[in-house]
Amino acid sequence: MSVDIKMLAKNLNLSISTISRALRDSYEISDVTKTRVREMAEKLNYHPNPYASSLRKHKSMTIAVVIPEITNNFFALAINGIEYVAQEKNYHVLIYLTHENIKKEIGFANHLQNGRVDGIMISLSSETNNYDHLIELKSKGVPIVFFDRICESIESSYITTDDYESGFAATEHLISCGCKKIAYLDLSRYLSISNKRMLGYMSALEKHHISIDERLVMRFTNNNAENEELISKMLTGPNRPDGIFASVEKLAIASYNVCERLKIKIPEQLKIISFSNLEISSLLSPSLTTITQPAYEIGKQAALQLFRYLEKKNMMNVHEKIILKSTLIPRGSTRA
Amino acid sequence: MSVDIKMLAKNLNLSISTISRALRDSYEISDVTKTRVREMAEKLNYHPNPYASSLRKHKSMTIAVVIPEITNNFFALAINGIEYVAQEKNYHVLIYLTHENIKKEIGFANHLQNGRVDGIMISLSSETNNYDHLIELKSKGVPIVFFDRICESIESSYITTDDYESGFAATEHLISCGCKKIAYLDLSRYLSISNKRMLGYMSALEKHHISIDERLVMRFTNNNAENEELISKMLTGPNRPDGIFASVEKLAIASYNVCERLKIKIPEQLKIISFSNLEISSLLSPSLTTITQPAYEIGKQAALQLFRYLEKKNMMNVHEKIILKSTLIPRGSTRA
DNA sequence: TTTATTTACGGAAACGTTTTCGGAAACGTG
DNA sequence: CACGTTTCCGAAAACGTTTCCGTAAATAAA
Repeated sequence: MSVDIKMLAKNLNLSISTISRALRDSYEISDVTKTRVREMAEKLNYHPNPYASSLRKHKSMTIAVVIPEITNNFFALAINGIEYVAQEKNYHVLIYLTHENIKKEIGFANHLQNGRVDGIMISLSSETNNYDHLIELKSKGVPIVFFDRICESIESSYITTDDYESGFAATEHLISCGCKKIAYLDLSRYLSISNKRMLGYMSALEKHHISIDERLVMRFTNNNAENEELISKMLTGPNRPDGIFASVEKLAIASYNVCERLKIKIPEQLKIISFSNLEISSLLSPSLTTITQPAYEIGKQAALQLFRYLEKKNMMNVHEKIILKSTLIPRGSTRA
Repeated sequence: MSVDIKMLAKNLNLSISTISRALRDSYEISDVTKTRVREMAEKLNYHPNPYASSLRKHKSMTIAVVIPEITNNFFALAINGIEYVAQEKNYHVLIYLTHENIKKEIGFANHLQNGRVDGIMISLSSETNNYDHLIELKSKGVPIVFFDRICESIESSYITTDDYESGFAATEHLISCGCKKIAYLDLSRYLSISNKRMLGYMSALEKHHISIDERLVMRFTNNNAENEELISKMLTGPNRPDGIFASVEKLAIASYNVCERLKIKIPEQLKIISFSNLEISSLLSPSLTTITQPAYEIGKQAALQLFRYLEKKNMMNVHEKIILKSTLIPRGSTRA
């Protein structure tokens, strides 16, 4: 079928091993044969079979990215950063979407024990409250780098942002704009980033002597319609907030939609701040005050750390914990 | 190192071939041994080596998606659709980003001749004006499905949208809103979708007896700053348009940004319509009139067609050409 | 000149599967 | 009972590489 190393050998009257070595630029091969081999390979349009190579070398030249969703600017940007590094290293990147479903995450983790990839980068699903699948994966020797939605109870490298500080800053920003009743909207009660943001939120309230109303700390699902319903109830109910701090972009969008329907004026009646990587936050009506994470850089750093694992096996036990800063960008949705 | 089929065989006092067949549920194996094998595999946490399997079977269980960029809602949604189908079929998906660079596209195409994937789905880069790399790839027997930015001169399946009609409708919509001088903004002079949209644009102008001003048919690059500069020049120059038809979301965003800087009022002074899959078009200020493509469905259909190729080799010569409809959603940016 | 070393290459095993071929035992049929 | 047919399984080749080992010739060291 396809031209293989054996055919090259035959055409050049050389042995298979010589061909292999010549192509890999081995010192054992003379320069003249190297160029002969290379030219013949070029001429016959030879492409080494990656699966044969991977089988023999126990190296797949492939990494996996496991993320909750891709229709989210944060993750799209992160993948961009990851893919940039992967291209540099001549690696291939497999994408797995959990859709915030822990069962899928477990399925992927278990599957990836088989050597298909040399390492994985993962951002946990919002449902993930047990890490056995990842512990087992790691125990199999698969390097794991967590990014953004990290898992602190597993000893491994991660890269995330200053979520507590950002949560604090976001809340304080709302307070400084005059908010007295601030709701915190989140996807998960499990994720460490969620909890850190919430802690920041609570600390800020405490600092400013605002009592915490548990009814204003709300969790949502992956179902947009349901989410808007819930937000709608909150905004029409008895203890309606005057400020919203959304932990995820989509919850801010949902809030905007609800406000439009309910004719609630932002920022006059309700101020909104949100974690977001929407490049058009400034074009929204009103423009959205955001906390923006360095998503591309997170992806890039995560990939670089994964390659640090891959390139030196003695690095397998030296983990890096990187925390980048997010930036708060005040815009119209929190104008006092 | 890892538990392999040989170890299973030893533990069960069976031959390797029996294990292999039992795991693949072959009719040649009795039910009792099948369950014995399965239980032992479970117990030992056996995971078959995919590379050994792929090498032997000449099947990678992997498909490639080659796209220009991922930070674009259209492509993110398309990937979502693709990944959905791939998960159903137990396939793996590799992602390659060309960043609108034909050299990268050629590099990927050449590389993918090596059998790493069973088929590829591609949306051309805006620079791609020569298809030799894809022709060669196809001649190697790699099934190709084009989506959105298709290549009509290669006989293969594709799935795209009614670009001519949409271009016509978009332009006519602007005209019906009172526009007399309409600019057409695009990324590429090569892509078939670009040219169809442009033809639709021109036909609509013609139908309404508006002469075509070549200076208002503009091509942009992947560089946002440069693009805004160009748009800015156009909007301050002598033959400033009163309507913009953007072929790509990012050019509409750029136009919004420029208008904000130049204090040009949308839609009073300038109306804008754009191809876009932004789910928040309605929340922009003003809300953006869009032509929205069924991106998720495009990805899904493309993947389904690819699997039609893969599942029956005699399908390799029956190509499907699917054209889905986009929908024009009038919003604030074209209010008369 | 003899011996050690380097250079340049070939043979063959190995990676972990799948599959072809073959065959023994059990079963069914006349 | 003799024969063909299933049923169930094993041996070994094959997939296309990489690498371990060996070695002849060329070169350097003694």
